[in-house]
Amino acid sequence: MDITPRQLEIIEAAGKILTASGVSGLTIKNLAKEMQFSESAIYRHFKSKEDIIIAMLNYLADNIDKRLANLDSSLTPEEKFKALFAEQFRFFKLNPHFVVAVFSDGLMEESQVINEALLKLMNVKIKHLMPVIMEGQQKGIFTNAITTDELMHIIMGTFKLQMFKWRIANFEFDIKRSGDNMVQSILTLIKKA
Amino acid sequence: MDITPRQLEIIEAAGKILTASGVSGLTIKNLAKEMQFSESAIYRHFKSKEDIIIAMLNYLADNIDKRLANLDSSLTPEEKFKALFAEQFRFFKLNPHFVVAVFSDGLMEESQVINEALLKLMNVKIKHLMPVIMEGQQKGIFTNAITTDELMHIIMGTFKLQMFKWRIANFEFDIKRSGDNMVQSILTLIKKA
DNA sequence: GGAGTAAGTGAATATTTACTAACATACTAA
DNA sequence: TTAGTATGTTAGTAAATATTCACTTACTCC
Repeated sequence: MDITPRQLEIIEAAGKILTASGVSGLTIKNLAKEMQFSESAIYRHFKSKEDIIIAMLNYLADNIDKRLANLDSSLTPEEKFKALFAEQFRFFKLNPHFVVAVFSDGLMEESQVINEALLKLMNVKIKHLMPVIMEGQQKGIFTNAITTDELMHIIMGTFKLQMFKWRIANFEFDIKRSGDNMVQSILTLIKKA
Repeated sequence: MDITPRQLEIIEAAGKILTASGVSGLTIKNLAKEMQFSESAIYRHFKSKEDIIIAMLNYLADNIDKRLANLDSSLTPEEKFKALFAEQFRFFKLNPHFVVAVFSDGLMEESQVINEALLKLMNVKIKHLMPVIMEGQQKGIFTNAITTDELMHIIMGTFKLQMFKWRIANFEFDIKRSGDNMVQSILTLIKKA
């Protein structure tokens, strides 16, 4: 499960290519060019193209998991909610070349194993967000008019669309600002009157 | 811009393949097999693969536009909101093989022209939903705590995610029921207390 | 100094891709 | 009847694909 520095370089190159030219552009040839090496050199570090994608998704899942794990637990649900998304937007602003991999679903159906890795990635986020929402509802800060699952769905959908829009705008607007704005809108909506 | 019956058959076959095997499965060979004729016969009806995808997206855009255009204008915003989504869910329940094409973004970045067709399709939906939301806000039925654009974003994101979930569940749950549920959740959230 | 290894190369592989050319047949209109 | 058009076929094409091969370097460790 551990990753060598060279493997990480390749993963980042793959992310860049995905962003620049989409799924169809992610070929071994392009990857080798980006790495400034021959195509066969890739196979010194990964045994297949699928392996590269899987490694990328797993790396991202680990990464997100770690980053979201150290949220100050003394915060209020509303503050946690904000902090959680702020952390997400901060990461992707720093590493926009991973947005396509995570949010575009473009990798879906490339292979069964990739599908599973993608779903796992999705679940990591749910794992962290869910308890925040529940706590907020229990404390009567967030609305109880709809269920936790329904709230989760609305929040996740809104977030996913936000990242999608950023990507098709070629990352040209400030995701931190419009992300914070989005978070504020949602909070306004789900907070108890 | 008009489409022959045979072209429509091909478009539907393409939708089926997209659903069954994803973007990478949509090849001329598979398309010909699905149509039960030779690969070259495809080129009697479309001049390129890209043309097929574009035709499919345009057909869908036209279709949605027409279906949403005859909404009874005497309805209340809330009723219109419900009717609009009900119509969408009804259509896709009848034609699930178009879900992948419309909601998965998998076609994104295949080509510039396809990108534009996809965005056009997205805008058709916005065109119809936007005035409903605005009317509801003006009449004080929907909340004015956040802007129309912010509301639109949340609704679109939630809807998109709903369709995405349906697809990765292999269309095995009742989209009408869970869609109605989703609409109800959103309405609860955006209605003025 | 020699053995082992990590990381590179260039050439070749079989397969798949979108697309084309040449030819066949049936229906339709003059 | 005959010319044209629509729609199909078989048999190709060149380019791109992921992967493998035998081989070279360069570095480390005993």
